[in-house]
Amino acid sequence: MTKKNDKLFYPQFLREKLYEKGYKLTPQRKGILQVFIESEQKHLSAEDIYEYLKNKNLDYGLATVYRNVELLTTLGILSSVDFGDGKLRYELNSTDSHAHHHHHLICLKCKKIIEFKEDLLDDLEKQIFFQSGFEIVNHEVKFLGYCHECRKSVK
Amino acid sequence: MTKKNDKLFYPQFLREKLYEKGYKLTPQRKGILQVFIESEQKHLSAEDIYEYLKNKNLDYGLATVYRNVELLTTLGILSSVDFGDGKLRYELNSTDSHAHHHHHLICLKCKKIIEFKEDLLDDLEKQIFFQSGFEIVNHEVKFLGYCHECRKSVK
DNA sequence: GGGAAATTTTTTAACGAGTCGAAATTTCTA
DNA sequence: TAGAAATTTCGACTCGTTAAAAAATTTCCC
Repeated sequence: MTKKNDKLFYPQFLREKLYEKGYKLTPQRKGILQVFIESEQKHLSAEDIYEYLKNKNLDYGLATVYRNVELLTTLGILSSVDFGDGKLRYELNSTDSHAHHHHHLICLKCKKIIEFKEDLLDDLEKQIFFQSGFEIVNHEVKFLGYCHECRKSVK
Repeated sequence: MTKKNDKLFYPQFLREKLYEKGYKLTPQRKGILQVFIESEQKHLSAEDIYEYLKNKNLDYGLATVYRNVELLTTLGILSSVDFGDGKLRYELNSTDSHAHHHHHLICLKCKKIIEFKEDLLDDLEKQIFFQSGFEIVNHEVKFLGYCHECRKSVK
């Protein structure tokens, strides 16, 4: 599914996902989802979203943003990511259910985030289950280091 | 190196590591390290350490604990771990420089933490470097799921 | 379309983890 | 043992996030 189609698809996806669980569709919820569709940035904190909406003259309460990013996360529309800088960020999930997991390379110098795909951990997860009975439902991998540009500039 | 030896070794290790970088040895710093040696728990928050010391009638300031766990982490004596519950925890590093990395299985039901060793990611890190020039200096892996006991009790 | 019922938003206040600054104290070195 | 430098103390403070109560919306159903 292309990015263009996703943009058209998300709003109706939102309505369905909400109704499915008895939640209501509000302008605030639409607005928050819209931010992810429009924004250049992929990883947005609650504050980022709040500010972005404010710039569009949509003055919703910060608490509303917090409450709803959490809800959208439980509905599987967003994912939360923690880059360890003291605030949670959120990213839009692909509507493609076969999408690969992806993780983040975090540059310690310029703080740039690079994404990379992987499903290398699947085998390991199976192995852990058979050995210990621990059933893994999610994993989180962060790599910390220095990106290509910062490595060059240090030398 | 055995656990017993480690216990004897850490205090002098602390002194050396501190002096090496021009820091001083204080009772507070010794006390904090001692908590890790004595405590049943491996993963301690600053508050945990503060309370533990208080119970031994060592009433150090909380700010002091915060400042020093950070310092001990930069010296490589402790490592910080983030289980996503809003507070950082710390664990004592092995003095054996050949110790394997380990990561954590976090049970979503009983919140138990299980450790497991791995060096599976080494190859992947090399691969990333050759492909993208990103030089990884550290990585963090968390697996979220349900432990053996909780899986049984749900059924 | 209108009105009841339930959810949601708003607003303000509060929380908890972590940090800061200045004064007092301690540690190390000579 | 004195004096310089590092450290601790203590309280106030920041910042991300959440709670509670009252007001406003949304949906459902006729």
